[in-house]
Amino acid sequence: MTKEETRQKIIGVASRMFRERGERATTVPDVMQACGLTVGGFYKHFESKDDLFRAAVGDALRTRFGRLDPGLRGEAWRRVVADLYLTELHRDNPGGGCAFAALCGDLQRAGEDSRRWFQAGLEEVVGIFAGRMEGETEAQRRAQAWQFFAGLLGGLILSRSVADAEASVEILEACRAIDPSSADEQG
Amino acid sequence: MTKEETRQKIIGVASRMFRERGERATTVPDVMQACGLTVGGFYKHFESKDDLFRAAVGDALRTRFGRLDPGLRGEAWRRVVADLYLTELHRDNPGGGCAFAALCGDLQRAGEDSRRWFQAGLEEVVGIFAGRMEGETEAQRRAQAWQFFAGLLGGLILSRSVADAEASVEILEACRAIDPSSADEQG
DNA sequence: ATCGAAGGATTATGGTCATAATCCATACAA
DNA sequence: TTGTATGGATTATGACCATAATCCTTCGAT
Repeated sequence: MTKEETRQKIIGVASRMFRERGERATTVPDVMQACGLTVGGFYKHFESKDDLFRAAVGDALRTRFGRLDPGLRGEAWRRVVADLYLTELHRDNPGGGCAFAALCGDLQRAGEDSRRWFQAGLEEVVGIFAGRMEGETEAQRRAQAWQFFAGLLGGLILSRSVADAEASVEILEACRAIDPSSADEQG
Repeated sequence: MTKEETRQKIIGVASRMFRERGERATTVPDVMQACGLTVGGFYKHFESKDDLFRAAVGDALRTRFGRLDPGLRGEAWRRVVADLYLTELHRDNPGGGCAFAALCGDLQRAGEDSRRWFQAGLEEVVGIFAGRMEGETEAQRRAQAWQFFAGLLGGLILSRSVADAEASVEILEACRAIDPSSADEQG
């Protein structure tokens, strides 16, 4: 295994573990052990745990929604994306799912540098989303994209935060119907 | 200071600190020191740190949106609430703001017991929200309430997660226009 | 066959944490 | 005045963490 392969393996394992447990509950020894390695070698690959966090999250932030049928636009596209995002499968697999939803607590509190790094990933997602919207101006399309993404994110987070299975499904179903207000009501 | 007063003081300080720093970054020594007390006495008031977390978050979850003018309903009410919730002031004061938004990471990963406890607070909020909606059936009003709350939550979280001030304001403004789809498109 | 680099392992280090056992000072009861 | 309960302080305890220094082993180059 080359050094680069080892590095990628650490990033992959950490990316999943960070999403499952959160930043502070994920320890360097845990990550390395899950890789079949020991703590000692870690700092040959990363400057610090924070360095690993940035690498792992940056990797996980790139969602694949861009791949959908380019013909889909507006509400039809949103329905497809919402039906992919707000599922029980996604809800129950934070480790393989949306990094924003899984790490929202840590991202909010990350330092300025890290937030700037993560923002690049966010912008990428919103750019893709805006490209599917049908507003007249670019500003309107971006606004719709933010609205839509916020609804998805909030819905998934809420569905993961309740203990009752029925309530959780109620939330998922309710939020799948979210749709940005087509009438733009502000200046 | 009576024992109960001390207990309430600890809860109040912890409630703020949890929201500012998150669960794991808030330590028992820190909380007690901020109260002008020492670690030792802590376990005279709470069984464990987790016990304190439940008490503090349960306290913070009760939002005060119920107090608004009872005449406000539907879109007019939503506009008022969104204008209160999606502000730079709220964004920059997690310690005094919405506990769901601040602790979304920890709530998602909390144990079954804790999540059940928090769910009671969530149900309270959604009940209040649903009471302001204009859907025909109770199920529709609840669905609108979840949608609306998810949009608020996601918007605030996103606005806190980006480093760039302009982007943050863009998100707040975009999400203030969120409105549940009035046409119910699912079964 | 020998050497040297370097990836990874062992082992330290200094700190902090949650929790607990014990101690002290005050205040109220007898 | 003496005794006792208790809220809070001191001080342990055992675990774990991020990081670092040092060591070992493998492997490609000579």
